[in-house]
Amino acid sequence: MARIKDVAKQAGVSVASVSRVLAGHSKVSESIRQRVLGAVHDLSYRPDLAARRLRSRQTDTIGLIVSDIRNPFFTEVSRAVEDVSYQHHLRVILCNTDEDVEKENLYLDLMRDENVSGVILSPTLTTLAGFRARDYPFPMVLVDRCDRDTAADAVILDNVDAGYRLTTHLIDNGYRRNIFFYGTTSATGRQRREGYVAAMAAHGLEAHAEPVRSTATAEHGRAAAYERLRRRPLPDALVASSGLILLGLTEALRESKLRFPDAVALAGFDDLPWTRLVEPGITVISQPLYEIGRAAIELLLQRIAKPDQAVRRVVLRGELIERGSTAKRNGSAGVSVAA
Amino acid sequence: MARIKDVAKQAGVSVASVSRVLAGHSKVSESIRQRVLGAVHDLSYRPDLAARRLRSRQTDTIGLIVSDIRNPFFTEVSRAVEDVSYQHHLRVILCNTDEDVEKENLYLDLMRDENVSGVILSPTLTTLAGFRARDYPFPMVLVDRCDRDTAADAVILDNVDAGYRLTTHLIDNGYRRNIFFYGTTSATGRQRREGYVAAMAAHGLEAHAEPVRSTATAEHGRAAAYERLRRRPLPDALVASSGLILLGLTEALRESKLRFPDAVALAGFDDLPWTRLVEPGITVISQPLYEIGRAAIELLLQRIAKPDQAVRRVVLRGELIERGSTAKRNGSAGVSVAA
DNA sequence: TCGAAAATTGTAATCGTTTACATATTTTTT
DNA sequence: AAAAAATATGTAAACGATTACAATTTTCGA
Repeated sequence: MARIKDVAKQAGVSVASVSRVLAGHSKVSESIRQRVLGAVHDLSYRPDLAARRLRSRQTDTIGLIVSDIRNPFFTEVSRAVEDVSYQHHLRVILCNTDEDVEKENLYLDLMRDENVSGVILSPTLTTLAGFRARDYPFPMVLVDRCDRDTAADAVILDNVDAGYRLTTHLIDNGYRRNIFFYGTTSATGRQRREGYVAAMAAHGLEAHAEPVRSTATAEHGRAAAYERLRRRPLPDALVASSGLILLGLTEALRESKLRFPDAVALAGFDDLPWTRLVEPGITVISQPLYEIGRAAIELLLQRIAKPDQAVRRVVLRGELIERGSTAKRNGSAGVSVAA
Repeated sequence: MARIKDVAKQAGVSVASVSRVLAGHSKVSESIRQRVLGAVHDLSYRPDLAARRLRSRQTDTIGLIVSDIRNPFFTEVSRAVEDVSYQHHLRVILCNTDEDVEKENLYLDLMRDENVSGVILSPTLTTLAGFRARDYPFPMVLVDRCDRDTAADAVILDNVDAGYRLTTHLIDNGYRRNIFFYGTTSATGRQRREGYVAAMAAHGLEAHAEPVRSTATAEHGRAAAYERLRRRPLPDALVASSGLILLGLTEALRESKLRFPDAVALAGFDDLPWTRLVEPGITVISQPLYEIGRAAIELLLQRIAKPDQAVRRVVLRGELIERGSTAKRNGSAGVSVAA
């Protein structure tokens, strides 16, 4: 393995010159540049990153900490993060927390130990409470989850608005007894529920929000919905606060032999491929997933460049995609379909 | 920030002793151990990873190089890899190649520069040709893609067998004019096609395999299928060589207003949640995705421990999950439904 | 043409660990 | 009880870059 001193010797210059040529930021005469580049090529020299990092205190590495990469939301976000990171010659360390605060803290400690350039975090509820990016020794951007008063750069959906619009759409189409299944492990579910509650109240309807313990798996959503669907009267509509819960609700309806929208309507979040394929299509709020990830990494890059600039927030608006699962009821509004 | 020398001073011992206590492998008297641990705690000392790596030449980092993390196959595999890595105190660097050999090479170079402990790679066709793990300066395990004569540890499905069984199932159920849509960008699609061709031949049927350029997106599968579905006579069944292509085929059928299995049957790979939900359910070969990822990282850990042991291969068997999309035809076998 | 300022290049210190080796201590063997 | 072996601890030399500073050369104004 060639070292910088070998390159220097081969090129007949000092190691400092080699370093300067490779760094590219300071002035070096063209003749030295050529000789160094030649030597680098001849010896197939590649700088040792560990040494470089020790001395320069820079790692060109970012951490991506999410609850579960299998959640389609994070899958897409992570892809965007990796894309932009690649373009900027940054490596991405992937971390799954499973909504476990301890695991999350271990990973945040790791980020400090790794001396990463920055972190993109989707925090647990516990960590989000009183969260201040300043408390950490590295730049950090939140994604998907963030409260109004959180002191950190963040990229989120306008969740309250989205919940409100989705619910209003249901009410407008004649569904009144709507049940909202929301994940309790993240701020997102709660905010969307808030919008749901507001929309129901605005129409003088009683809100029924069902907490779903884990957002990480569709199974909990399925179980909760299945339980509810055994009781009578049946609700008019089931609403999910996330793509995974929506999957669970869909499974529960299937399992209960209930067709939507005839027996019970269905709506939720995230325009995943299958929501279009399941007949007659499921109405959803579509989030610009890739955009969210891209905005997050770009916010992070800006924060890295200017550590002291004011906190910024990107709030994106979800798009309501109407499909058959919430088709307009032909009966008069307010009439329940239940036996 | 406390350094190891600060800890040494505080504990009244040498830096070597501090290092030894923290490393834990060599003998240290209990009294020194206690004092060091106390000092470490008092100063909240955390060792500098860059320095440690420079000196020890170990990074405790692995690289995961896949074509696209959004491909559900890799999503699940990566989750398993991350899980096991976490348990072994290893970090995971995530890399997407988009089947681009240049990008793949850049990432493989990066792995060398990072001096990673090992790499899990899902190689492009180009890289797989004549691939030898020995040619790389780090341990490496292949996943999903591997030829019979590839000189590398690998975890794969028995693709030929899976293609054969899936096709045989169709034939047994009365579908004879079966078209196989396979991804050309990976070895996997070709191997599954091989099984398909063999099964067709075994029943004296003519094989019709349609190459789909990119496996990374369902869109290509949709386009290819849509094109075919406009021609007459219609095929008896459409078969996809991957989960993403299957998604595309399903969309094409929907778009063409063709119901399965009545108009055209449908089958493919990967038991993804939606294959169960799309009525009347899609027949698939299920791969043990998480298991594949776990086997890969475990093979890698073993390879890291014993760099010179013989090449090993884990070949898993896919499970045929029969659903409505390939329901037995009631007419006599061989009769086409086409006009 | 000379001297000061600017630009280029080299020397050597430095980043914070691990670890080979030397030294001091304890234990075992005879 | 002395010699030998084993064990514990410390000292200092790596690891391989970057970069402050010194030294040298070039540029340029008067």
